[in-house]
This record gives sequence, structure tokens and C-alpha cells, in this order.
Amino acid sequence: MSTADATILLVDDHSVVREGYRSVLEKQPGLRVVAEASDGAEAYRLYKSEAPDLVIMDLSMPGIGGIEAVRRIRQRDKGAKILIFTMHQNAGFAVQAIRAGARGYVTKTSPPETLVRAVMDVLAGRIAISPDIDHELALSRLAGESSAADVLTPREFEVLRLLLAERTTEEIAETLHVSPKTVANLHSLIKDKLGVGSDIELVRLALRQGLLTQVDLGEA
Amino acid sequence: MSTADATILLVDDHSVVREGYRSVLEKQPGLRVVAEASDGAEAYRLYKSEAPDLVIMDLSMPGIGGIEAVRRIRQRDKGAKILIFTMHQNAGFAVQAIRAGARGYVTKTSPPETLVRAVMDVLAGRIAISPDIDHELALSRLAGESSAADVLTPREFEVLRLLLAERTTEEIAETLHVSPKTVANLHSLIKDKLGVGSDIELVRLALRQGLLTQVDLGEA
DNA sequence: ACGAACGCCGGGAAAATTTCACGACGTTGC
DNA sequence: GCAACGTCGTGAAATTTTCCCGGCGTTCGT
Repeated sequence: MSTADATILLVDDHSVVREGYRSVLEKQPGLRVVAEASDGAEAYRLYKSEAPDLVIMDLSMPGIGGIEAVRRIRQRDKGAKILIFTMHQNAGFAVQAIRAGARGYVTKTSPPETLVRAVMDVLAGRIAISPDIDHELALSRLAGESSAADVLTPREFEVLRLLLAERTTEEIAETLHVSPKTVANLHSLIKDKLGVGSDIELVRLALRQGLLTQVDLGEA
Repeated sequence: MSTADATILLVDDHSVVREGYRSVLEKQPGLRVVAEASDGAEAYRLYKSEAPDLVIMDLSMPGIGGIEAVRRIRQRDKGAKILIFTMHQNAGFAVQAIRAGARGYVTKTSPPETLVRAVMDVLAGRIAISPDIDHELALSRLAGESSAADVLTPREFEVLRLLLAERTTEEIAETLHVSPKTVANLHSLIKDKLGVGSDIELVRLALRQGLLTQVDLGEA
């Protein structure tokens, strides 16, 4: 393989799924998978040490999620090329990911060609969005639809995600390395921005917008 | 390849993910992937036409889900061997799947060896459960698996229902003709009885137990 | 280059809520 | 009849939420 091969870092918490990416990508000449990570923190570490040309990242992962990982990597390296590859066929997530600095968003239901095409596009400096998400975005645009993703800043959105996923304010503060006070302030601000008065309404809103899927309810 | 190869049908709505299964499985001698489906209905059709020795199936898919597909296949063929391979690390789902007739339940976070091992076990007629799910099941068994419905008194249950449906403590107090303070007391007691620390967890618990359905969320 | 605007972080203090301890009342059941 | 329990409520303490504030860094328009 040539020294001009584009190097790739895969990030997904399912090893068999990474095997799938790898299998598809390595059939393409000019691409080389050089590292794999199973969560956001590991992704950040490997990005620093490997400096890959492209990161392909899932969104839902334990600990710091994909959005936060994108934010951190881009904060360190403004030119980083990150392609989101996820099961979430949700325009709100796509908006957040792109805002955080991702250069592409492709759903896992897409055929392998779409993924390969997107990888090439992002490597060439273009933004890549899979057709189904294009459609979602078009629909939400047409509907006027002010979603959570539109009114919240990336940080707020990340905190919202963790509020829905984790347990206590303290735990969230720790994963984000900020003070519990900050999380509490953000929590309050989020409810204000979304126009809900209670946490219960907040969860209902998140459910309606597909931010929390019924199957994503975690352990018993 | 020998005619004694075990034939496999893969069912998952993510093509790149199927590529992962295939890559892992075909490294094993004696296994042969003979068909792929991307939803439950297609899985059923292909099961009938291909009569594979084993089906590896995801749970969350468009249209009829994995559980329903298992049920249909088993209804047609009581000896069908179906292994669930899913992201849902949830004991409840595992119980449902096994009850429906699946012979194994492995999470996608498991290493490839675990999947291969489970495939072999199921082909040999054994039930295969991945270690993390074993653990979940053990925990829920130990916890005595208390559902909201049986630890709460009728009044508490009613208040819970209203908490999920209405907006404020005051509104609930009015519909019940009691003081807001009483509602707050009950609210607190309910969280205590159900062992949750926050309203967010409370909603998640309610969702898991089917107390709040997605359709009940009002308008978009 | 500069100021304005905004996102992000968190302290302090007031306001509101949650939690706890306690008692009253009625019903059920042994 | 009396013990156990569900229901309702008060008051006070503990905790959380909310609001207001300033500091810091980045982006953006002029």
C-alpha cells in the first residue's frame, strides 16, 4: 500500500460492528484503518497519538458521547475530519453533530456504497449527508419545527443527552469535568429554553423529538 | 466447502453491520452465511425458502420487530434455532426474546469470540446467553423485580399516572381535591418506593413498564 | 484591530421544592 | 377492639432550582 493512503480511526462501542466498517472500507484502495476506539475518551486519546486523516464515529457510546468527542477533537485540531456513522435517523442529532464540527452524517441503514462515498467526500473536504437525513432535514425545515437541537447550544445539548441517560447531576459533572453547579445551571437553562416546567415534561419532549428512544432506556 | 456446513441467515437492518457478522462468522470453518434480510418480514420469507440451520437476528428493525419475527418463525417451525444479537443490554428484552422462542441472546458489545461461541452453542442445541445479560438477569432476580403496579397503593399509582400525564403539582392536587402538599408528599414517597432518585428516572421506569406509551405524548 | 455578541464556567443568595417527622382519621381484618 | 395500613395534612429542615452576576475565550462584522 502506498504511503499516500488515507488513515482512518474507527470509533464504535460494538466490536463486531467495527469489523463491518473495516471490511467495507478496506476493500477500497487508498483507505487504511489504523486504529479503533470503543468510547469517546479513547477516541480522543487515539486521535492525538495517531493523527488520522479521518475519524468515523458512532454517536451513542458509554461515557462521553460522540458529540462531545467531536467537540474535543475539533477544539484541539480545527482541521479534523470527522464523519458520524450512526443508527439515529434523526435530523436533530445531525444538526448537533455538524454544529459540533463533524463533516458528515451517515446512518447505519445506508448501503455500504453510501458510507464509502461519504468517506471520500469528507476526505476531499466536502460535507457528506446521507439521503435519508437530507430528507429528514428537509421535512423538519418545511414544518417550521423548532426542535431542541435548534435552540440549544452544543454543550447544552450534550448535557441534555446526559440528563436523559445518566443518573445524578454529580455523575454528569464528573464525566464532563465541570462543577455540579454548572450542570445544575445548564439543566435549568435547558428547561427554560425548551419551555418546560419540569423534568417530566423534559423527558416527554425528548421522547417526542426522538432524542430518547424507547429501547434506549438502559438497564432494569 | 462440505455439505455439512451449517447454513446461516443474517437479519439486521444495517448492511454494514451485517458485513461485520459475515466477516467474523466466515472465519469459522463449518459456518456459511446463505442469506441476509433487513427486516422481520423479509427474514420470515427467507427462512421459509432457505430453511437455514440458524438465524442470527437483531431486535430493533423497521416494521415487525425481532421478537415478532421470532414468534412467527417458531410458529412455523418449532425446531428453528434463532440467536438474538442486539445492542440492547436489557434483561427484560432477553426474557421476552427467549419466551418468544429464541435460543440465545448476545449483546453487540460482546467480543467476536462470544458471538462465535454462542453460535456454536445454539447449533449444538444449547441455550446461549452472553455474560452481561446473565448478570442483568441475576440482578433483576435478586432485586425481586418489583413492578410499579404491585409496590404502590392505588392512590400512589393514580398520582404517578397523573404525574406522567399532567403538568404541575397544583393541577394534580386540584383534580384529586387534595392539598398540593399531599401530592408532593406522595410524589416523594413514590420515588422512594420505586427506588429512583429523580423524576427523569421515574419517567424512564414508567416507560419500561409500559405505564406511559409513546403515543401518549401528545402532539409533535 | 477592535468592540460586540455569544458560548461556557461557576459563585452567591433568594426562592422553591423535596424530604422527614409527626399526628389525625377511617377502614380492614384478625 | 386494636393493630396495621392507607390517606391526608402540617411544620421545619435539607436540598435543589432559579436568578443574577462576573470572568474568560472565540467569532464576527466593521
